[in-house]
Amino acid sequence: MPTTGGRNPVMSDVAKVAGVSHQTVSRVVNGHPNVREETVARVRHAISELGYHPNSTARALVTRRTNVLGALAVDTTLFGPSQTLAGIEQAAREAGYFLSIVSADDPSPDGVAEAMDHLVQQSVEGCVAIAPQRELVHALAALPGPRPLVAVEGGEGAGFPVAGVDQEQGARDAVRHLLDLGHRTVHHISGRSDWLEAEARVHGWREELRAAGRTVTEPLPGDWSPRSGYELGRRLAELRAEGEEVTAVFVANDQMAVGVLKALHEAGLGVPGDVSVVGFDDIPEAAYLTPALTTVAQDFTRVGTAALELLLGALDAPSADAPADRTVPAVLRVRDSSAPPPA
Amino acid sequence: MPTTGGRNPVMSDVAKVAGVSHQTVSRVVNGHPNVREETVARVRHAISELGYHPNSTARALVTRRTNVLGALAVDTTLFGPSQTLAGIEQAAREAGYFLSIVSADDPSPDGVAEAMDHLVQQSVEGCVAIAPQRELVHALAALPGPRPLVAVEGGEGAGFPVAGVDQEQGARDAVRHLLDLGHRTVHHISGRSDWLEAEARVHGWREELRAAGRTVTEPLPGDWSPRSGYELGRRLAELRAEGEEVTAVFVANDQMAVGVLKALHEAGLGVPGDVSVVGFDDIPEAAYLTPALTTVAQDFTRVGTAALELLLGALDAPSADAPADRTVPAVLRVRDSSAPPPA
DNA sequence: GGCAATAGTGTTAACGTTCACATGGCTCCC
DNA sequence: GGGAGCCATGTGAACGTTAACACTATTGCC
Repeated sequence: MPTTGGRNPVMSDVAKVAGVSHQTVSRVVNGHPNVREETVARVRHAISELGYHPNSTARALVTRRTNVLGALAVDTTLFGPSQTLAGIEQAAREAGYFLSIVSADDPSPDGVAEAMDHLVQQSVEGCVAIAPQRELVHALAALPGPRPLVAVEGGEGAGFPVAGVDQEQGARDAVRHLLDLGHRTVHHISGRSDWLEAEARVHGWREELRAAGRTVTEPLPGDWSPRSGYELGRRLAELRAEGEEVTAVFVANDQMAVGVLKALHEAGLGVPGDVSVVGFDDIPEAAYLTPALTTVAQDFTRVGTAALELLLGALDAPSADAPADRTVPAVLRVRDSSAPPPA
Repeated sequence: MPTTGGRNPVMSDVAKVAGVSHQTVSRVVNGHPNVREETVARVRHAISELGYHPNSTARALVTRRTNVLGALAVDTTLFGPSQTLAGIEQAAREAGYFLSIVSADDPSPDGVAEAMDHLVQQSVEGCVAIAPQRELVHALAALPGPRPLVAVEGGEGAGFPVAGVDQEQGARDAVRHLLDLGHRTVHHISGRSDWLEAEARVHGWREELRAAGRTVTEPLPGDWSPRSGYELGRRLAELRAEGEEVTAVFVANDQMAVGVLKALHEAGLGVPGDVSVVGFDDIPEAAYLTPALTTVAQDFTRVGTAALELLLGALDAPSADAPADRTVPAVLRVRDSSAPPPA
C-alpha cells in the first residue's frame, strides 16, 4: 500500500503509482476520451488506493473558473427569502456550481457594498441577489460588485435580469376574488413601503379596484410583521366602528394576516362573517389558521430556479444583450377566510 | 491611466505601475510591517488605479488555506434550520471565512454522502452540519467527509462537537409551567420520531411528569407539520370526548400547535378555558395567534454562533481532545394559551 | 569605527493543476 | 511504400500568489 508520507496525495503521486505521467492522470480525472481502457483502470486504482481527490484550487487557478456562484440574501428570517435561497442552492448544485452565501442584514449602500465585496474577494463567477428593497437594488446597480448579476424580486429597469413572482397579478386575483364574492370594495394592509413587492401588491390592488370602478381607500401601512398586522387590524375594526364600510381586506402577507385575524377576533368581528381576509405567501400555517386563510401562493422554489437559469444563461452568453426577465405566476388559494359580505 | 489590456490586473501589474517588485505589493496587500510608508502609499495608489484585487485562488493554492467553511443544511423550509443557518453565516463572515452551503433534502447515507462530497471537492477547511436527524448524524460520523466537523442539534456521542439548545430543559420547563398551573398531567404531541430534538422533548416531558409522580400518557406522534398538529388535535378532542382527562397539551413545535388550536376550536373546546396549549420554537406568529401561544423560545442565532465558535476552536487546536459541546438554554414564554384547568 | 541587528526591498522557487505542443506508433488508402 | 491522420502518452510552461532567502542601507552600541 503506497503512501505519500502524511502529505495529501497529488496528481504526480497518483502518476507514480500508476506508472504514467501526471497529465494522463489529469485526463482520466477529467474523463478525456483518448486514454487506453487498461490505463484508465490502473489510474483509477491508484487514485482510490491513495485516496486522492483533485485540488479544486489549483484547478481553478489554471482554468480561471472557480465554479462558485454567490448569493446575496436579505432577512432570511422571512419565509420567502429563505425558501428562494433553498431553490437557488438546489439549482446551483444541479448545475455543478458551489454556492457561497452572504447576508446583508443592512440594505444600506455600505452594508451591501461590504457583502458584495466579500463575494468579489472570493472570485465568484456570478451572483444572484435577493433584492426585495428599492434601496438595495439601487445600491446593487451602482456598485462594482460581481458580474453577471441577476436579481430576485428586484423590479425592472435595474440593468440586470430579474426573476420573480407576478406580484401585481397575484394582488389583482385576490381583489377580484373578493369583488366576485360581492364586496363593494377591498381595504389593503400593505407591506414595508421600501419593498418593491409591497409596492407591486398595492399597485395591483389599486388597479383592480379602479378597473372595477370601486372606491379606493387609503392603504394601511404595515411592515410585514404579525405585530403590525395586529395593530392595523385594530385600526380596521375602529374604522368599521366609526361607520366605514369594511367588509374585506387584502393583507400583503400571511404573517400580518395572522395579526389581523387576532385583532378582528378581539374586536368581536367574525371572519369571514363580518370581514373577509385574504393574505399573501401561503405559509405552511395558512391552511391551519382559524379560519383557514385564503391567500395567494408564491412558488419560491421556482423563483430560485428561474433566477439561477437566468444567471447560467448570462454566464453562457456574456453578450450584453437586453436582460430578459422571468416571471412566475402567483396562484390564489381560496379557503375559509373569504366569503360574501354580510347581507 | 495605466491599463492591463483587458486582462484582470495581477500583482505584477501593480508592481510595475508602482515601480516595486511584486513581493512588495504582496507585503502591502497583506499588511506586512516592514514597508516604508511612502512605498505603501504608492502601491495603494497603483492598486486603486488599476482596480486590482488579489486572486483568492492563487493565494489559497500557496497558503493551503481556502478560507471557506461548509454548511450542511436540511429542510430550510423549517424555521429553526433557516435561522440557524443565518447565525452561522454571520459568525463565519465576522471570522473572515466564506460560507458555502449545501442542502441535503434527503437524510439517507447516499444523500448526505453526495452533499458532503460536494463540500470536500471544494476543499472547505471545516464544516458545520445542521443534523437534526438520528440517521443523518450516523451517516455523517461514518462518512469520510470534511473535517473538522461540528454538528448542530446532533446529540452527543457522535464523535464530533455539538451545539444546540437544551431541548430537554425547555420541555421540562413547559411541563412544569402547566403542572404549576394545576393540571394533573400533560399530554404530548411529538415531532418526527427520527429527529433527535423530538426525542429530547419527549424525554424531558416524560421525566418532568415522572419526577412529579404524574400519569404519563402515550405521546401522539406528529411530523412537525401544521396538518399533523391538526389531526392529532382532533384525536385529542376525541380522547376527551371519550372521558379521558385532557386539560393540557405540550406540542413539540409551534407549527403543529397552530393546527392543534384549530382542531380544538372546531371541537368546541376553549383554549385555555378547557385545554391549555404550549408550543416550542416561538415563531414570529406565536404571539399573534388566537389565543397568543405560550411557547418555548430557542435562540437559533446563538446556536449558529456557538456552532461556529466550536468549529473555529477545532481549527485552531487540531488536537484530538474530547469534543466539548455548547448548549444554549431554552426560555419559556408564557402567553395566553395556558391557564389553570377548568374547575 | 567596526560589528551586529534591523528595516526595506528584490529574486527565485514553490503550490497542483491544465493547456499547448511534441512524440511515437499504428492504420488507412491511393 | 509512404505520407496523412489518429490514438495514446509525455514534456514543459503557464496560472497568480506567498514563502524563503538574499541583499543593501541604516541604526545602535561598546
